Amino acid sequence: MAENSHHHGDLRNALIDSALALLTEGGRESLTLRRAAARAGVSHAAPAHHFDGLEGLLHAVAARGFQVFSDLMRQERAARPADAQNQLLGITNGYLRFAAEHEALFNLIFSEPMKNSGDADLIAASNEAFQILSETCALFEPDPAGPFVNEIRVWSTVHGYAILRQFDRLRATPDSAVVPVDLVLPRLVPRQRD
Amino acid sequence: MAENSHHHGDLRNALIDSALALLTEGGRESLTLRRAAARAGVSHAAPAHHFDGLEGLLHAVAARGFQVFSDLMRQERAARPADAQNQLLGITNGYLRFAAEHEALFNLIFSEPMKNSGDADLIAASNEAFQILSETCALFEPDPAGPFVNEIRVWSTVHGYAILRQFDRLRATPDSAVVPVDLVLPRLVPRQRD
DNA sequence: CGCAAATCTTGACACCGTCAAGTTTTCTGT
DNA sequence: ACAGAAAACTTGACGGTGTCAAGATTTGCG
Repeated sequence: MAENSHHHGDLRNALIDSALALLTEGGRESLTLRRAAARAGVSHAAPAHHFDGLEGLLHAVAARGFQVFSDLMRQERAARPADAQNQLLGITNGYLRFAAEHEALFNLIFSEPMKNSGDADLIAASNEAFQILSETCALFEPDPAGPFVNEIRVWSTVHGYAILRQFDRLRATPDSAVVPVDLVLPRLVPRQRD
Repeated sequence: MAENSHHHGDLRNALIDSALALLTEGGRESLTLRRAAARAGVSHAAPAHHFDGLEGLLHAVAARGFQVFSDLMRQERAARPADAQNQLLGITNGYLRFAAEHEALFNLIFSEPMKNSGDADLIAASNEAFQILSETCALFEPDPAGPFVNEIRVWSTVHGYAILRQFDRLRATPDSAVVPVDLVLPRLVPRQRD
């Protein structure tokens, strides 16, 4: 039995949980190796045995973040009718909910240190999220210019929209209404069912 | 004459220059108050008299960044024919050149600490850049859904495109070609000249 | 010319990530 | 079952960071 100081049990996941809590409460700048360790009830050097420094912890948190991201998109998609237009709207709604309700996490997973990470878990989680959007785009006729164009058009648009919303740039004047996503998304043609 | 240690002359701008150089050379994480001070040949506490801490310096650097941003968009726009389609392509090209050639600066101006900054210079520089895109969108017929919709569609798309490119997500497979912006941008109808 | 304000320096503090070395627990092989 | 290796965690130290307080120097103004 692990009664005393050594051998926590599942410290790795406990540290990720602590890090996620810190991120949610105080944003990226308040997420610190030492703070995550302290919150997990462990010494400041303990995380080094489970992550490759701070960056390693951030990668693990980001991988977890992508899972939340995927879950939200799937959840919103499942809650709508099966036609292409509604399914796509579900995906974008999940995308935007994640950006709004997990802002710090959203900013983290698309931040500088996540590029070319090499972290296998992070890459897998990232690919999974991207595939969800991709398979939903497959409900539409492929763009004449190529098979991958629909994905990129939708994805670019909704991602840019999320960022612009963070900067409150989605209205003409401070008192006007926010332009809804529906009006911004490209209009794709649903695939013919024969 | 300022021969000796006190009174640099124009330390504020010198610090911004140093900060920009550090940012270009080593990314955001290598931009430090103390390093910027050292590069400007000044003590570590000197910046406090010109900026409100590190965040204040970042705001000033971001304001400078938005000016470079605006210059690039205007430059690319001026180098093209006067028709709406080409002018817009110039803008987006300037946008994407800035994202590629000043990557760290691009990431900085759209990063967390820049939201609701309250810094007057930063807000002004930001508005200026946004107006350049806006006035170019005015060459097209306004979207039936509202006067501001074109701007947001173009802007969301090109911004998302820039981010996706940073993560190398603009191709279906590692060996396939990058999907060009032209195919991704919404197709607007040029305004009728009577 | 004198003095207040602005500018910069020096020094200190707490916090940070990381490394080295030591201690405790678990695992493994026989 | 038990010794020794490996893994997990602690303690302590180091240099670097942002920030504050206090002092020194320069500028500018009345």
